[in-house]
Amino acid sequence: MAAVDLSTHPGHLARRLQQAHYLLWNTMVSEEITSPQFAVLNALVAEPGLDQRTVGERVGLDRSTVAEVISRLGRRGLLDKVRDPQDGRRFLLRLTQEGERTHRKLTVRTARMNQVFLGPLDAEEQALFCDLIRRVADAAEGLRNPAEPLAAQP
Amino acid sequence: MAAVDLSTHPGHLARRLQQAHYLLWNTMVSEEITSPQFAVLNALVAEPGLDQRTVGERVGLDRSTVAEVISRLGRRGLLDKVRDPQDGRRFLLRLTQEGERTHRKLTVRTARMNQVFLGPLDAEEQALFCDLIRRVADAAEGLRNPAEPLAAQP
DNA sequence: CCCGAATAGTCAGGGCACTGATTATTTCGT
DNA sequence: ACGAAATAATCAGTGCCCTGACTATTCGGG
Repeated sequence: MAAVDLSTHPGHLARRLQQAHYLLWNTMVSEEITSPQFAVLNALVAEPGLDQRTVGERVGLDRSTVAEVISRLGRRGLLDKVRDPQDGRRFLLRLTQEGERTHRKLTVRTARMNQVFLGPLDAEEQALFCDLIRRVADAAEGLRNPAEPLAAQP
Repeated sequence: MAAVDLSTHPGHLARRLQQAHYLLWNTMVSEEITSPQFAVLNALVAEPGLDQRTVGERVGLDRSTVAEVISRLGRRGLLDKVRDPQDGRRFLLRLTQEGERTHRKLTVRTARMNQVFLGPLDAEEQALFCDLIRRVADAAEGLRNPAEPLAAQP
């Protein structure tokens, strides 16, 4: 008789929130392209020619996951992967025409979905919602890389 | 040049939030028992003898996922599974002594972790954080089962 | 110049999450 | 009472997510 109320646990809420989002994405945006895949496309629209590691950094995916996502996008013909002639360890990534077209299409649908998703909140609450989540996520991520005491710029 | 700012996309934020939570759970609570597994233990502390489907309903896991989670907990000896003599389709679930002990131990650690996780927010913001997420998640989940217009009780 | 440290990517393995198909059992309607 | 619909659970298949071990390439100091 010592059960806790999970609805006060942020982790549990985070999981439920993501499930809810997954559901909405699937019905309103795409059944083929997932939200993480869209994030990768978006990163490459902003900065064509990034390598895998940096893409992962931009969208918050670790090296293993980003490799899988990129391989799927490559199989679908949405991006190209070529060795960096300057540094043989890297692959440089670039969207294909089809990839850019897909990104444009999904951008519109994603905006609509976000409105529905955040529909239960008024404008002020929506801003707060994003701000609070961002602060919590950033702080927890900060615990990962203790950020060396002094000097950071090369 | 039509990239969007993902930091304003609730779905992206939800994913990052969950990753942050995963990280903290792993370091502060347990490397063996995951957060969804704890949720199942917790549901069975509150209501011993539930069947799989109902456990899934309580903690927000679909039938397939709950089956996997329960099988892992069973392998670890944290719960027992017996056929319902009243209804041969069901399995009734009950924690073992070890399962109850594990739940008690993790409950303490989870509370500590939640404090760290929500640390960046003041008390008022923490309440708001939970409230906003719950409202968004509940609303999106409501879209799933349109809740038939009239009559519900058998 | 050459060896060792750092870095980019891959791979194996475990876990969560969903869908759609299948099986076993119960329940309801005629 | 019997067959059809509903329900509980399983299974196959896909995708995300992490860790730890491994490979290949580059870079830096002696």
